[in-house]
Amino acid sequence: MAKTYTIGETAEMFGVPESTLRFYDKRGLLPFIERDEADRRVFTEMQISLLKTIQHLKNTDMTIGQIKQYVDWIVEGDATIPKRLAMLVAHRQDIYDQIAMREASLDGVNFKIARYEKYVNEQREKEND
Amino acid sequence: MAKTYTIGETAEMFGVPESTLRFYDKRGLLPFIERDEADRRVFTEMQISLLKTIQHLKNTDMTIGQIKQYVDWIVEGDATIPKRLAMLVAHRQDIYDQIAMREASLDGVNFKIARYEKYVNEQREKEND
DNA sequence: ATATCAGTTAAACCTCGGTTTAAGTCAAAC
DNA sequence: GTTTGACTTAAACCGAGGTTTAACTGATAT
Repeated sequence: MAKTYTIGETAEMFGVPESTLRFYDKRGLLPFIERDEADRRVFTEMQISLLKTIQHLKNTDMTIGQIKQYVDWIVEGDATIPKRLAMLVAHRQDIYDQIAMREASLDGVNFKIARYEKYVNEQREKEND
Repeated sequence: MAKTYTIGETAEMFGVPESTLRFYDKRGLLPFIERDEADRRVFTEMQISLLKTIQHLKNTDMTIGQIKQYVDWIVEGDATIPKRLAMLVAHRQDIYDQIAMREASLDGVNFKIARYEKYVNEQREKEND
């Protein structure tokens, strides 16, 4: 018997409200999810693993729509592996771009910080006259 | 006479629609902006420079509301420099966190890519039997 | 047996960050 | 003098990504 999780346990595990998991399910991000006798969602390792992937994709600004495409391809089976591979390779480039943009903007912010620090230090010196 | 720019020129310069610049103005992100005789916005180096800062902050997911706070402090004068400095230092940490999260998720994506590449290569080998 | 707790649904609601629309003004070109 | 082009406004609209609400079900504890 593989371990399973309730929606509450899963939500806590991922640090999201249960409503978010229900929203993802409604949007088709959690295929193959089963229900118990009382119609409650049963999260298996498969869902947990998929949710981890979904979090990586979300953390890197992939839209729900694109994630759904990826999940739909998983549902279609191994024949879509080349498509999934191409999607992830393209997305990896997006991630590189996101990081590069942030590093560039970080430089701009650091420049401002340096100017403000200089000003603050000069004011402090004047006071200590 | 310092060079000035129309909203159209400024929009093109920053690669955004004019409506975005009007929207920023309405939200208070462009203080000190003047108008010509025909009530058209006149963008000076001051606005251009502020827009560059705004772009850095937006590129690193600072909200319009926070950016407005920063701009309001600029309007208030040099007395708010310590507050601005503190805000930017806190924001710099946010940027570090954003980059770190993306690098972690990049690892996850790369792991998936490696698995898919392995699969694709194995399938290719089978075909070449 | 009844209260509590964890789950269920559909639908309404919300915020954010713009974008679009409609109607108008003004300067320059023809 | 009228058309064209670039600008102006207020207000309506939009898509993304959830969140909240209301009403309900079913299992467990007292």
